[in-house]
Amino acid sequence: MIITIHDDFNLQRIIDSGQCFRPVKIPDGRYRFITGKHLLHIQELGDGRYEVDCSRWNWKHTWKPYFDLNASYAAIRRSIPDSDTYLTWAAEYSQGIRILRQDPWEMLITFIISQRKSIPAIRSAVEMLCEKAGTLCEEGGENFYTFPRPGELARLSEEDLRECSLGYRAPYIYQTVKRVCREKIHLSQWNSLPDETLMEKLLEFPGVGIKVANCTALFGFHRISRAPIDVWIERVIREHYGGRNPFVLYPETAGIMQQYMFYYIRNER
DNA sequence: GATCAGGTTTGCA
DNA sequence: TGCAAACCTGAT
Repeated sequence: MIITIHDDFNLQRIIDSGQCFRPVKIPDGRYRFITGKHLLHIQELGDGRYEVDCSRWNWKHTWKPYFDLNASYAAIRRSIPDSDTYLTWAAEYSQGIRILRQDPWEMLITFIISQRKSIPAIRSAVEMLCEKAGTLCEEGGENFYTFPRPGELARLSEEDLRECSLGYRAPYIYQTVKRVCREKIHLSQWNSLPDETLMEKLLEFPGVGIKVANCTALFGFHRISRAPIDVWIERVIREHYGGRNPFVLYPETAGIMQQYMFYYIRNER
């Protein structure tokens, strides 16, 4: 099926923007995304046209929301004042990045894993976890593993987790999984909480500090006002904003501005 | 072999 | 309240 997208949309930049770790570009030039039990191949054809291998229904109800295609990122870019020269450059350079609407549980576990790991190491660990505990699915003749639900992860011992190269994060994951199962926590039910309450609850999990909680809120709960500050953004603030937090200017869209800066500082030159 | 990678926790001023 | 040091592991 052919679909048309008129707004900012760049698949390579989306998968390189550090918000997701399972999507890949496959050798034939298509991009492969996984969400829940769904698999999608998508290929750019030019002029905003894309070939996707899903039904019209699935596009409308699964993938269009996943890519956040009901929002205008072009309008968000245009809202940046010329006076913010660094962000203006960053957003221009990063045009096409969108904040995917990913699963909260997957984001929580993934960003606990992410601490002090390189992006390739995160990808590898997450994939091992999926193969070890996820469900084997098939769609369009291709097999893939889902990201394991809490009940599936609960079958793993701490030693099983360590075998996924999780190192000292293994007990964090182990305890988080145990708590979610014991207290029957459904993260998707936290969708209605205000940002501050959501943050407080995320911070209660072991191995979750401010940075991981913000990433989970931004990428798993689509709280686009949350801007995670990592070593790269710290560098931006230090070197380009004289140590002053630049996100106070963008209370509604700080998370998106953060993505532009993050992608820019990591890829320029 | 040392250092670093999208941090968090712990312990001690 | 603030600041190091320690922590698994793979890559450079």
